[in-house]
Amino acid sequence: MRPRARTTLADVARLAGVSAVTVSKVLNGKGHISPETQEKVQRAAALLGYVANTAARRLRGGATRILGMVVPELVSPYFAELARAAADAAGRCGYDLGLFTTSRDPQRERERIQSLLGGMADGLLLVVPVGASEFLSTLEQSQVPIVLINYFGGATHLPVVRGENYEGTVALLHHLLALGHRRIGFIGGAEHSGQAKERYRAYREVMRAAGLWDETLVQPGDFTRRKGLEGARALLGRPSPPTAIFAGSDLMAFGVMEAAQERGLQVPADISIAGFDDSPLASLVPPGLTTVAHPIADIAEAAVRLLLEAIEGKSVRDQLLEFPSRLVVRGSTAPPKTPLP
Amino acid sequence: MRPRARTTLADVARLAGVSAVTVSKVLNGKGHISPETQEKVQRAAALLGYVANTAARRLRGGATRILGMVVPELVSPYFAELARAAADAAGRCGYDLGLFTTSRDPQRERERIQSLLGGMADGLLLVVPVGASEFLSTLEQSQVPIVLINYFGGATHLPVVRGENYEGTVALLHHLLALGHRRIGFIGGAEHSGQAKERYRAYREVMRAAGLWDETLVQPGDFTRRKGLEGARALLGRPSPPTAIFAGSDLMAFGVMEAAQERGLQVPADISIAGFDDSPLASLVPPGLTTVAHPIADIAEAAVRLLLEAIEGKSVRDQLLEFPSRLVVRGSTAPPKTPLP
DNA sequence: TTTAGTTAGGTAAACGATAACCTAAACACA
DNA sequence: TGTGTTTAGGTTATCGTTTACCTAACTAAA
Repeated sequence: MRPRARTTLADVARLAGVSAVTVSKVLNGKGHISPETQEKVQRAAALLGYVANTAARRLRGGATRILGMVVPELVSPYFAELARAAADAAGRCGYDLGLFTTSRDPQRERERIQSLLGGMADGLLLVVPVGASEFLSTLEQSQVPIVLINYFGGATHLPVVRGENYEGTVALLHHLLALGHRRIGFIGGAEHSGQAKERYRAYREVMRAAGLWDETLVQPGDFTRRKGLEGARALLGRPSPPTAIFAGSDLMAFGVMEAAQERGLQVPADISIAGFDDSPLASLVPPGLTTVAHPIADIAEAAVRLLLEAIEGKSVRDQLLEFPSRLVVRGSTAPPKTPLP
Repeated sequence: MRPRARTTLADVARLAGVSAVTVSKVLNGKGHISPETQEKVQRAAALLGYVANTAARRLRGGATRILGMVVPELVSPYFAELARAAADAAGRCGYDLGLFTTSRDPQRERERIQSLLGGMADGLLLVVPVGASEFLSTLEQSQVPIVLINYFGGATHLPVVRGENYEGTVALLHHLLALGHRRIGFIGGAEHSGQAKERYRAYREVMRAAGLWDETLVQPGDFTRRKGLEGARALLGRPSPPTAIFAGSDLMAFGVMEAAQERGLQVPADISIAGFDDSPLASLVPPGLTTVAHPIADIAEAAVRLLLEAIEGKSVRDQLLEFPSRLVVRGSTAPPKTPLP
């Protein structure tokens, strides 16, 4: 005999001697059901270990109490923290968070999101790349509520929650300039990341304003340690290497530290290094990484709150919440060895 | 006018001038449909941007090509890596991975898993605590395929894929003993973790066999850096502190390093420190952490493979796959200062 | 020509939960 | 006593997809 199928409403109804609809009403607290019947039904449901079928509930248009979240990846501490914070916030409101990572293929990616859309989640938190604007107009028409996280791309009516990048970068660079640095190298972030673009924009403008702009001090990056290492090797191999390097993420900054070590450079005596994100490692790796703290918890919490509001039917159209970032100075930055010219 | 509802099979059918069933057949490559009709249907589906409704498909008993995965948390690099590897493996097989984190409340946890069960996933990868054995017998009866990851609890017929812990710990301790250490402190892992139990078991047996067992050298832990710090403070504050500390996870080992730093101890000159997991940080934090590498990629890949086999109908009952761990010696371990007595 | 098999596609039913509607009884009030 | 209102719970239909089954036409073999 094959394993019995999962308990359904009908099973509970049979055991309790009522109709399936009555069971549904009791379990959802709707309609008028006498206390005795409620009791009976509750008992039967507990006995059978009844749990509502998410697919059926969703199909009928009901809530699944699941929020979907799509992130590019999970290995970088940034997204791991973001996901954790969002899961916490959702949990506090009685929701579960289902996490999906972006697929490399954009076409496939869209199908996945569309599939998630009506699939099972009551709402979606999306960390999307900037290049998706025409896709976003499709999403805007969706009945499933959506909140974009850290979106810096083209105009959209979808609600956006993000952390600030520009001002944080400016503060960091002013810190380096105030220390006396004049040749400040930059290693960029991932190509399609709006945040990376913001950081680069700030770098360029600050350096231009200071009359220090030098395109050869800029290296491409992708937020990984490896790229930080490679970029730093290139920068440090120049005839007149920079006295400070600002990496677009902490992970890349750690790669820069490795490159410094390779060349026998002391941090911060021989070279100052700064990152972005304030990942948990930043305080751990000696001498402590100067970086910009991104308000991950605020972002996640606000995004969940906004999404729940949307699910409850409130209009969140065109809402934009931006949280400030904060300069965190640690041991990896100091005045350059050579005094100012 | 409110936003039009999502495109359904019926919409595509209307546009293509066929029945909904025919559309379904074309899109799933079943039944006998003429090339011309197929062409027509494909075109209509593409035009409308049709994507099947996951809930409906699942309800009907069809596949969603989604695997569910439940992990205790995401912030520790171990689970982040495990999830990434599983998502990769699933992706290569045309499946998506939906990730859920364990809720703190065990009762709620079970409901969640049950809910996921028939809810939407074609199969489930579960990282469960040891104390769940009676719950597992419920899961065994489920029609939805399940694979347990890193399970070391009571007997079950569910397939299990795990990394080896005992031998790896033995190898690590033999390494420390061979260096000349005699007082080796231990900081344990999370209470309900089967892996933590295995590591502790190995520690106890090796130390007993060497005639070095001393219960006061054991500190409780929970895999977090904070607990590593606290445990190490306690151990280093003893009249005769250990010359080496083995922490049940890399994260805790970093906490131990902090504690050493607090007391002005040099690693490895004054104290040897070892961890477990070989997290990405292990090679990064100077002087490099001696640790045991867990075969995360192998585990994830095998678990996904096994789950897909189960989904295809093969029997995986009672299967157990265990992958070996590997000692990784780095700079944090060296002979103790005081020569052997 | 008859029979059997194949091809193309349609119809009906089912998955499980729930919203909308309905019935019947009980109750209140004039 | 008659009329409206509330209460308790059942009936029906529906969400979108897929499986099982059916029909009709065409083809091939006997």
